[in-house]
Order: sequence, then structure tokens, then C-alpha cells
Amino acid sequence: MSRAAQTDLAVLAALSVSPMTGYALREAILTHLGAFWTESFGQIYPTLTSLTRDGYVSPQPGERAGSSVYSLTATGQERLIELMAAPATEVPPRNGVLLRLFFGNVLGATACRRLVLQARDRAMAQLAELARVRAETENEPPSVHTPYWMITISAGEHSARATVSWADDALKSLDHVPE
Amino acid sequence: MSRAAQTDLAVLAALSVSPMTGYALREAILTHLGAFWTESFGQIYPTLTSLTRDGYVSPQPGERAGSSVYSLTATGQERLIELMAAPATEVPPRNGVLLRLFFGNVLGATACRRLVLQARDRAMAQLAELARVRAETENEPPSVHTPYWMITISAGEHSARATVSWADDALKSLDHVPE
DNA sequence: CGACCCATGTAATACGTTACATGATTTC
DNA sequence: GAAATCATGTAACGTATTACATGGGTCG
Repeated sequence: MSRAAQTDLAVLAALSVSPMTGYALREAILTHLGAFWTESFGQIYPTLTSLTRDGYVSPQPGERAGSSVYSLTATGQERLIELMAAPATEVPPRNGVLLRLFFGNVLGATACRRLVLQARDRAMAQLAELARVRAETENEPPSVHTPYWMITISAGEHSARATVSWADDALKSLDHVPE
Repeated sequence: MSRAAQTDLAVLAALSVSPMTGYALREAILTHLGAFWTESFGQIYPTLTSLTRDGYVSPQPGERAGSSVYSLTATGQERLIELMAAPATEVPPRNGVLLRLFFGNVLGATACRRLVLQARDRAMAQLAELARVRAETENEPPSVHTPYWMITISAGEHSARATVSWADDALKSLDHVPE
């Protein structure tokens, strides 16, 4: 599965929940998938154009002049299932914090402690945000999506908690490292 | 910090441990940083050329004909510290597994269980590999690098264990989801 | 002497972000 | 009627991967 098809997948999947404009699509991807997926306008609009050309989505005039609401066609639904079933391509990892810590002797223990603390803070903020999203999702009427959304929220929570406990371990061991 | 500077950082940092050829550099990045960093030949060679032009590294003839061993210059050492101190730029996330699970109703519960199980298997394999690397690192004579390498190994372990426990939770909740 | 590893380098291609240009509609 | 938001689209730029081309050295 090429990387371009990944954007097709995200767009088709989002449109399968409900038809919307390119602008709303970007908004929806940002707020709902933001923790594990990103798309920019520069990707979304050309993707909508090519998906329309290939008959996977069809635009209808929106409420505002010049705006188009896109919805999945029957072949688009098939294409979505096909892309979903294809193996996921992972982005090559590039973790700047771990890179800096691996060569931590260059920065020194104090600067490394600061890096770890910042990572811990970010994870704590993620946990707070996830608690908010979890409460919101639990308060909505259950749908076919609910159990799946809960699973992705849980993934974020496990990951953030792991970062916090790693940070605590790391801070402890950095205390024994001479500057 | 631009994304190009990220490759500069990785290359300078690796050369700060010991001088080596471009080929060995790729090998070293793959084996030591592979869990959280990647660089391809197509990045490494042009980067070595530009770093040489800027006086941050200097090539010396290697053992084999035509090969060059690169080492940090004094200004290269300064540049390394400068880049290390700059804030890390994170790659935008693109987690294909979580994307598929978020829209899991398209695939159905059984296929989602398979995805989660595969993620669990990968995490278990990572844990085995990390145990090997940890034992290897603990058996080597301690150096200035040892405590920092241990911290990055610990990060991998926390992350992999989080994936395993998330997968177990997810599998349990998928059992209650109708197909 | 064939296979494999070490070693370098580039060209084609794809991927993706950012910034810019443009304008309609809503809200205060 | 000014500001904010909704909405579309593209051009420029930078980043990165992959595949290919090339050849020396080593080991069985």
C-alpha cells in the first residue's frame, strides 16, 4: 500500500461516518484523529479531486456558495473496505527526544532531566485531554463507533501512562549520573 | 529546527562516538537507533557532503580504496551541541493500526481482533529484542554512554509493555462487540 | 572465480507542509 | 462594517525513499 493510498483511506473512512466539505474533513481529522493521524489542506483537496475523478466520492453543492459536500459512492465504500484490509504502512520513527537522550553525554545530565520532564508534562497533558474525550464519548448515545473509539482512547491512555512511568524511572537514574 | 538539521544532528551525534564511513554510519544508526530513528543512504551521503563543505566533519582516506572515514571537527562538535540544545521536531503521527481501529465497524470485530493481536505480537518481539540489547549493554564495560543507553532501552520497554496491556484490554472489549 | 559484503553516489519519484491568494458568510 | 470563520485551491519548497549504477575487497 503506497503512502498516498493512506490519505485516500483516511478521507474515505471519515466520509463514511458522514458526508462533509474538505474544510470540515480537515477539522474532523484534526479533532478526532489528531492523536494518531494528520492531514493538511495541501493533501486533502487534491485527494478529494482524485477520489472524485475515480468515482469513489461525489460532490454535491453545499449550503454556502462554491462549497461542496462530499459523500461516499458505492464503489467508494468498496474501495474503503479494500484499503482497510490492506496492511498498514508505518512511518519511519524519528523520536528527537530519544535521539538526544541516547547521546545524552553531549548535553549533560541536567539538560537531559529537563528533556525528560518536558516529555512527562506532555504525557500528563495528554492524559487530561484523553479523560475529557473519554467522558464526552461515554456521555453520548452509544453507536456502532463507540466501542472502537474507546479502544483508540485506551491506546492513548496506555501510551501516555507508559511515558510518565518511564520518565519517573529515567529521572531517578539521571540523579546518579555525574554532570 | 528544520527537518534537514535533524539528519545533520543524527550524523554528527553518531560520529561523536567514533569516526566511521557513510556505510558504517548507516549500519550504526540502523542497529543502535533503529527503534526510534532512521536514515537512508539517500540522506546520509548528501548530508556528509554538505557537512564536509561546512567544515563540521572531515573525511580521511579509509582502509579500502575510495572509502572515507569521517570524523567531527572542532566546529562540528560545537554545531552538535547547538543542534542538541534545539527543540526536537516531532514527525506528524500516522498510526495505521489506530486509524483502522477507529473506523473498526467497517472491518468488523474479527478483523480488528486480528489487527490487535498482530500489534501485540510485534510488541512481544520488541520486548525480546530489548532484553537481548539490555543484557548486551549491561555486560559491556561501563562508559559515559551506558546510563543514557539504558534510558532509551527503558523507553522501548515501557512502550512495548503498554502496547501489550492495551492489546489485552482491547481484545477483552472486542469480545463484547457484535460482528 | 563466483558470491557476498563494503562502499559511494545519483536520479526519479513521491510525500507532505506551508504559505499564499481568493472570496463568501456569519457574528458582533 | 470589521473581524472571525468557513471554504477552496495551488505553487513553492523541502524532505525522504527507492532503485539503480558502479566497483573494490574478501572468502570459500
